[in-house]
Amino acid sequence: MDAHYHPEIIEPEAQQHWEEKQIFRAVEDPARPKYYCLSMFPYPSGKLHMGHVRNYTIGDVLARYHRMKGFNVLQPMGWDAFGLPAENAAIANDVAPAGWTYANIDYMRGQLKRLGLAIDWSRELATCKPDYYRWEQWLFTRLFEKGLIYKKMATVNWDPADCTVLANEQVIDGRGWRSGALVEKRDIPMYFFRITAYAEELLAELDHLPGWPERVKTMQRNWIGKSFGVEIHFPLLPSPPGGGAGGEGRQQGEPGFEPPSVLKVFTTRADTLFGVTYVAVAAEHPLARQAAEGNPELTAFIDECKQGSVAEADLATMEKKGMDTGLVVYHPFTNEPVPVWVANYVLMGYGEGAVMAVPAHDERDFAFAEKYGLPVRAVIRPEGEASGVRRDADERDAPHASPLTPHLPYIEHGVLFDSGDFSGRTSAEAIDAMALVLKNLGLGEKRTTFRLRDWGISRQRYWGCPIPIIHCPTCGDVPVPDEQLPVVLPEDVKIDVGSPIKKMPAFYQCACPKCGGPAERETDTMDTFVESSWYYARYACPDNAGAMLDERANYWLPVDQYIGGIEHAILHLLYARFFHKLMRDVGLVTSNEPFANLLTQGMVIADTYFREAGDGKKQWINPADVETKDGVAVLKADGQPVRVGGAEKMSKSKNNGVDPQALIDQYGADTARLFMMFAAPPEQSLEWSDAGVEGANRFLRRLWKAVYEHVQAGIVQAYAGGELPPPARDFRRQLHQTIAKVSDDIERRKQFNTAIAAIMELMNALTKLEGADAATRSVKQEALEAVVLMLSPIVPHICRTLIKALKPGACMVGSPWPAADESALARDEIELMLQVNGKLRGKLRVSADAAREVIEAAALASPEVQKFMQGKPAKKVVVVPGRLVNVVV
RNA sequence: GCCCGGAUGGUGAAAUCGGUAGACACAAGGGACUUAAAAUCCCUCGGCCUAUGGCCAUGCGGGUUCGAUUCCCGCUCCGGGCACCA
Repeated sequence: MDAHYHPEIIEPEAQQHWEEKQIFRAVEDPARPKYYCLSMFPYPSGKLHMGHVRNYTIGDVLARYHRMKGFNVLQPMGWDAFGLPAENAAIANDVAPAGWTYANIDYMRGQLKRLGLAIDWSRELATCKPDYYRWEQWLFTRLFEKGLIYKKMATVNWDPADCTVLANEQVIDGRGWRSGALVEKRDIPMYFFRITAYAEELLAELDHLPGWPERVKTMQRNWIGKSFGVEIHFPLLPSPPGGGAGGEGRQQGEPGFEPPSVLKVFTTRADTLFGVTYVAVAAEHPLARQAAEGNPELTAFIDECKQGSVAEADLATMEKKGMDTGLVVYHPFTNEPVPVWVANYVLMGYGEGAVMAVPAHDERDFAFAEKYGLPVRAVIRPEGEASGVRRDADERDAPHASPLTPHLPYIEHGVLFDSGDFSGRTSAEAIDAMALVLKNLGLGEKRTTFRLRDWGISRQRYWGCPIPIIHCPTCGDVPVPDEQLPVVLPEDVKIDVGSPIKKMPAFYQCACPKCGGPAERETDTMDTFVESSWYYARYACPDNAGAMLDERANYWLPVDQYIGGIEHAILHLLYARFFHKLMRDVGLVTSNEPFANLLTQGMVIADTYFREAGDGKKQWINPADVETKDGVAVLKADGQPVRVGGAEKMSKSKNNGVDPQALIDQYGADTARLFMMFAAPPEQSLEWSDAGVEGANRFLRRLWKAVYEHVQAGIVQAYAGGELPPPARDFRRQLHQTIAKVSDDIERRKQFNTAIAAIMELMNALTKLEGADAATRSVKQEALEAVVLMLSPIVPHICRTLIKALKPGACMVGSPWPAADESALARDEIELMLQVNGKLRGKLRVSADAAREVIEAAALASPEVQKFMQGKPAKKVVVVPGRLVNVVV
């Protein structure tokens, strides 16, 4: 054994050994419990960043720990290889997206191997390879035939200068990122996955995922957004005298030409129906179009509504604008006319594209009514409040919000007033009663709705999985037959504005599989979320050329531990859950959910820096190229200041990813892994700083030295029983407490930082433990063996060398996890905290089995307590066993 | 704007079920060793005061409790997501 720690020698040695002996190759074995440990696969952006190191180290620690616990472990790796950045890089560097992607994969694979991860590389996959995406196309055609995929119009961001569709990320302040042109909304046909058909199950199954973080389940529940409400129809014509619903009996025209006889809205607050003072429709609503005919002002307003991006955050934060259409609809109960407004905040894609507005009881409606001078009519008061208070003449039917109505808008549930026969009922009662009456009138009914929308997967981009559909002028949309799959994406292309396959007749010209006539292939590609929705299953059988999945998938699935960034809490994780159910329902898997346990790692964030180019565009500068001089951030290259954009998650688009390579080159993979795990608990977000790396490296050197010195003095049998000198006995108690704590920290709490801290404490105690007698040395041997094994999932390379030195012939990856010896944990005496009125005043040593009365008496008699009682009698004495005594005076 | 998180010394953090606030580290300061440097080892290290003691202190303001970093209510700031970044 070398006297000094040389990671540059032992790390490549260990990695070469693991690779040559195929140590981490996973083989199905029904005789052993399996543990499928999966970290979210990376997008091959070019280089690893610290977020990857964190993600894959966490996964590796858990995989190696479970291997030591006797599980048959699978830890695979692959590449989420399709996506937008490859096209951007292709334009910037004049290369093909495929070549750029494969080069990045090669480089990043090398970086991952350099981290020493216990991965079964034989299962590696890349989503941009035809042997992967052909099965995605295969499943697509099945789902298309089952009606779970359909085509409809959808709104996208349109750059009128470049004539391209833009991703939300490519819209900056309402303008296209390249052209700078004002972005417009445009409707185009797209394919949709009918995820709403699974909304109920996706919601209900969240209650059966105890291994998922509560916050992720909450986010998904809110995203699915099941709500119970009422669909209400506002007749377009007043109901005739004597009752009956307006519009009934009128002839329905062809949809799209004749306006409907009622305006439908959906509301969760039907109880506020008597407070409606206007209804608002989306700019694309047929009523709005009808009103705009011959009304240039309204036409101009509707056109204005078309500007801007489709991103919900933009829609929600933009200024609320509206215009009166001049049309009215009639209140289903009072038959009063209600004005119809067009409003930019109402979206055609949600519900019916129309909302009833109750300014008195809704924040947004209230702001809108104030802005445009619309009436505010209060109809709900807090429960338990005297009705007279809200029924003052001043406040009832207040034409506007005013100092007289300071409580408005009142958005809580309550009791109705000024609501006809419904007055006096609670909100909940009124909703049921109103729904019943509306149903009898034929003007509405109770409805359950979901916020979740169907998943549009068409992308007008090149670098993605081709949608396997052929458009035939006579047969319509025909799925590509199995024997013609895969539809291969041509890789040797040149990229400029727009997708090259849309200009490639050799790609899109084809024969209709049904009638044989000339037809055209779909040139849109799929959303890259589709690939990442089922890769976890394909890892079970990546080599199967004849089927998407086979029985091996049911051996490994569900994933026992999934690890990835919290930023994926909703979209990716929901789509993957949905896909699992799709695959179940076509008979590919037997489980209901893909991921039994989920660990959402906090993001590694870093400062962003930029300079503005002449045209106002931001050029993002990597933090590695920036230094601080006299408190000012400057570019190292030219010493000139750069602008600070705040800390954000490491990403390619903000160029703030910190490459771990320099760290690994300088200190080795073990130091990088140890530091990353020690810096913070995994779920917490972490602002990157390498302050402290030195400390992690110092600990490994100390560990090496401790083992070296012990081995130099001669290795012995680890302690196996017998008398111990008191210091060795106390130390051994700490050792077994530490084993219990570290096991719990890794397995249950997944708090690697405290596990490492406990081992550091133990090592500090070991250094201080004196005595060269045989008994003490056997305890030291026991402790060093345990420490090295406990650290081996975190820092495997150094531990592999150290365990060989401590136990010649030992194999690290084959060694079992150390077990805590219960008998070593026993204590004779314990220390209790003494409090007077909740303040710490002293400490008390008592025997471990002391009775409550004995403890109480000892506490009251202690000088510290006496001093603070100042002769007053004790009102109460609280004894918390094993912890403290609190005397209340 | 809506949904979900977070905030503790100079810094990263710990306190696991309401019971010793600051474990373990980093940085800093002091010392030992050395011709010197590096490395290593030892000590100090939340603030204040009338200092062997005491008071204050876990983003801010309230509340519950014998006792609150932890629970409740109301804020502020920071991060993530918002359906075409992945």
